[in-house]
Amino acid sequence: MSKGTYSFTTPIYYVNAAPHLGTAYTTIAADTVARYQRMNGYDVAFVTGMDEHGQKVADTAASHGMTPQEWCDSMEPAFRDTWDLLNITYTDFVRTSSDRQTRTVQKFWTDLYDKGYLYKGSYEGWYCVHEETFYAESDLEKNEDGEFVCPDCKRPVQLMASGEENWFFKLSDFQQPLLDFYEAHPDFIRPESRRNEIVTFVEGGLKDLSISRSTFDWGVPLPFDEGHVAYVWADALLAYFTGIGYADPERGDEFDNRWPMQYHFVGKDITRFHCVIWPAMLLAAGYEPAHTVFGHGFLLTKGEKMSKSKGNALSPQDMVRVFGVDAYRYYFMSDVQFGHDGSISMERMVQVYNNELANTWGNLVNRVFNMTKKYFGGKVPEVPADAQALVDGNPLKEIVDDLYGQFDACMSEVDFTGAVSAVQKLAQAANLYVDEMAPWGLAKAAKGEDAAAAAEAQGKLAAVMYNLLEAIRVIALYLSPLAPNTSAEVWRRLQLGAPVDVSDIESMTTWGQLPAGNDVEVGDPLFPRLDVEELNFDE
RNA sequence: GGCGGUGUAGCUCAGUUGGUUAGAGCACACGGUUCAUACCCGUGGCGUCACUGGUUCGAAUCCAGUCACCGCUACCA
Repeated sequence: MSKGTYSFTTPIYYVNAAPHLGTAYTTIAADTVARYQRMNGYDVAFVTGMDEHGQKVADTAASHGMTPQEWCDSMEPAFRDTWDLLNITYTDFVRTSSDRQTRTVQKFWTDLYDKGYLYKGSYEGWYCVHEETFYAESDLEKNEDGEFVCPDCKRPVQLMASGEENWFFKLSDFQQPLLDFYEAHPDFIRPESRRNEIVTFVEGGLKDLSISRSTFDWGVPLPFDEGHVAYVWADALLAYFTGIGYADPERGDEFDNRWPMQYHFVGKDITRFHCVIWPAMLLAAGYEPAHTVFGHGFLLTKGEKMSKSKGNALSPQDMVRVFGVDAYRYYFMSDVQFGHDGSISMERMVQVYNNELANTWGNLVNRVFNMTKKYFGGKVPEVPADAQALVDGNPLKEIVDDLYGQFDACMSEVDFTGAVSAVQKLAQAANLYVDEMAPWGLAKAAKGEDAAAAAEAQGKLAAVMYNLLEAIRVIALYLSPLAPNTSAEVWRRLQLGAPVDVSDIESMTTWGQLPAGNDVEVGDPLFPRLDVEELNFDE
């Protein structure tokens, strides 16, 4: 039974660059949410896609001797294959050159046109005759006389119109409505620091926004003026609508069930488009904006050589090759506080990998599965009645009893670091539990001369091993959104079903559900230890 | 230039409305254990809390100033 819908988006990525660590970061975060909220019982929509229009794309296509459409078609696999490699479970991939996106854009802007929010005008800007370029006022410099001068050639600039007639959206009408909206919805912009920047920006006044272009035709034609195509942002933002079935007769009332969405995940560089232009468009059209625009931080490499040759950042493919998909996902989600800039390094990544994945988690599985094989012939032990108290009351169960509440609270706030940390505490406690209970000692005692004492030790051993296996079952489930492959492998080795099929993680993680008698397969270490000196990014 | 933020152990960062010996993880050193991927468990050192001057019985925490770094300051995205 579904708890309802849970819908969110990554940006619709600009097609001119193949996915890099930054776009992969956003997308992995979104996928972590998607996987968790599915297990948490929600009906998830996860929209991503490609932003294909604009002069720059048309130029790039031409330089490759292709039509824009051909060029974009050729780029689609670069995105889809990367997302497949990273186990991304998006529910819709919206291409802005698609017919359905055209339908969305045309319907939306025609609606605003009919409502009187658009007018025809020309863009005024500061123009440098020498450089033949328009500049934003903020980019200009002033000379001794207080005149604005070109930042490049230092000659005076003049205020003039571009000559191109565009359609303008009355963004300026929405200054106060936006400020009121921010006030009434404190969670709309997160994290807090981004919110302050946006509020300050809007308080400074808004200019109307040109939403059409007439000097090229690679875009969505505006129905009320066929010579104009939609400006890229007036197009791309609406892909979020397309992705959940806006104006799509084949998708019934899906849109009504999904809008407003929970999240737009974006890099902090494009928060303003999502926090100012987009909600203004929505307010004009009569829609409530999404619940939260989350502007995450950037990944900083701090001068470290992240490159094969010189200066080229590593690709997601490189990371997968060296660390594996799960460790790659896990590292970026756990070690970088979502919303802050994060400094990443290969040394640090190897440390996290070895400490948290290989030593704590992987080794726990390995040692417990090995003991299960050694002491119980590789089967989940049946706990005798007189040892059941050790199962009903043990330190691991106490942690698990509280874990859903903690984990869910973190995940709903997209605090991946906090969520992982809560699970890691259970894994650490399980390692400690092994030490304190010393199953090897119990196994020895179970073979003692005194039959009664031996039987008691044997029962205790069964309870201890059961608790450890059960903790592993639970940990694997909670880690599944971050490290889907290894979690699935752990469940397989426990002869359990697939974590992705779980739709009620809260009830599935209540203590004691691991069936006695299940086969336990030791298998190879989940995360073989790495040596930073031996990493090879050069294929 | 304007607005905002940051500056805390070797590294990455927490530090609530100012209050007893400033915390975590990693790294490092030492000890224990042996089921395990030289793993796990335990113990320990480490800091003029950027600088200067104030307020206060008392400040990393408040105020002023200084220095350093960063973000935002609209139509390439």
